[in-house]
Amino acid sequence: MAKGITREQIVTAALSLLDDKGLDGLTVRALAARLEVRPPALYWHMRNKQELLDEMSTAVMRRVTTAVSALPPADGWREDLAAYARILRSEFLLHRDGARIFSGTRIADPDVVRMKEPWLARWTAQGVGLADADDAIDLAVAFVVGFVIEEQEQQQSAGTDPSRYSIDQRDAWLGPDVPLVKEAGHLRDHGDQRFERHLGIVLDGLAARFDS
Amino acid sequence: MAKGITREQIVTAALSLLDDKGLDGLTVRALAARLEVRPPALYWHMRNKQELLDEMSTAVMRRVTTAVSALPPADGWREDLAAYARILRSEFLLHRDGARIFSGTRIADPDVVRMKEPWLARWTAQGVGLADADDAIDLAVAFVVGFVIEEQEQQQSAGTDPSRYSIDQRDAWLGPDVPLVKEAGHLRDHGDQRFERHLGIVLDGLAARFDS
DNA sequence: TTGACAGCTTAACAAAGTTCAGGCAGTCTG
DNA sequence: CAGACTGCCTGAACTTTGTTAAGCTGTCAA
Repeated sequence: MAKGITREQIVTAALSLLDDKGLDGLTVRALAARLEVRPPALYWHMRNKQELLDEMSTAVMRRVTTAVSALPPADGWREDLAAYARILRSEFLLHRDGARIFSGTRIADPDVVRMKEPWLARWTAQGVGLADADDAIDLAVAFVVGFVIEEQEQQQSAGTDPSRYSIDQRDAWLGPDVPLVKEAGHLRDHGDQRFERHLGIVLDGLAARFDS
Repeated sequence: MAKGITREQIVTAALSLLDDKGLDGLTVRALAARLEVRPPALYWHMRNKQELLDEMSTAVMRRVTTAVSALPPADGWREDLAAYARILRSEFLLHRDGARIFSGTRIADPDVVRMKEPWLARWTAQGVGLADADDAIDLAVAFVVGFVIEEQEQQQSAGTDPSRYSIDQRDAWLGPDVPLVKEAGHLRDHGDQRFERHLGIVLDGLAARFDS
């Protein structure tokens, strides 16, 4: 035998299990089986399942932090913030229901918040007020969270019930007398293109505020 | 005895139980007890607990729809959309973890989507493109969802662990060498004021797109 | 060698969602 | 008016969950 299980291995296995089986399938027993260990063994490493979930969130957010730190300083706040939003979205998308699960959970790692420092320094040097800069980050996070929650919900519905998001079925489900709602549904796009457009709108709003 | 329990009563009781005991306390047994009925009785009215949760979401969203429909037509798209965002937020805030629980769940009621029709009609008449108008609604929803998830998470943390969101404790937790992060934390506001400001930024971004 | 500790196992419990057979009221049918 | 039927609920039980208690096993220091 090697030397036993580490906390890190547990979290990694838990994230992988989440992707395979979904949140309902993420059970202590299944996780233990995947690690070739009996369930109570996990309780030597962590107090309860909630702590595991928090640790998973922290792991994901730490990946975001790492990716952001590895980024070369951009030309201005706008590119910095856009890069952050893209990274956040792509890390959420890596895991099933990522946005719903990992948003708004307690962040156990101060480094995830400390990461903001260089940005605040750069942006204020570029003439952005400190409160505005902090606002901008939070607003971007809120937007990404909301966007990806919706995005992943549709992905999942499309998987379990393809008819729900077929255009014809949707039109029938909507019923009569709502031609604009239907037409808008036909015009709707998805994925990166949609994200970039919406992100651009948010950034435009911030720019309007910063430049005044 | 009257004539038994209705689906509507179950959903109402479930929402009330959620507020009292939280999502973990929302158990089939506790719900049955509150309705003075034995647990299996509920399974005559609904297939499983997931269906109950979906129904709760639909009920909340239906309240939003009703409130929105009761609104007098505003001067322009901006006021319409702002009113919608405010209603959505306030309905989420009515229930513990409302934003997290009720966002991104399958909407079982077409009326909730059909509600968009009069807006799309008014806004396109005001010169906004149909695709842009639909984008605007979705973007506003995404923003509100993300904003309120964060808002409610902080409310809850403040309840269970007041030290977590006291300024001094937070500064200590952050550690040294991040003066701007700390200062930004001190400047941060909460509640309606913060919401209105962030909402304004989003609407400004949309306005920039619409007017071009 | 002995003791202590880290890290795991076996066994078990309580609470959760859910199922199933049946019972008790009314209401409908002949 | 009798009997079948149906709507709504109960009693009991099963399965799966998170979690705990107690004890085994190897490693390493003194």
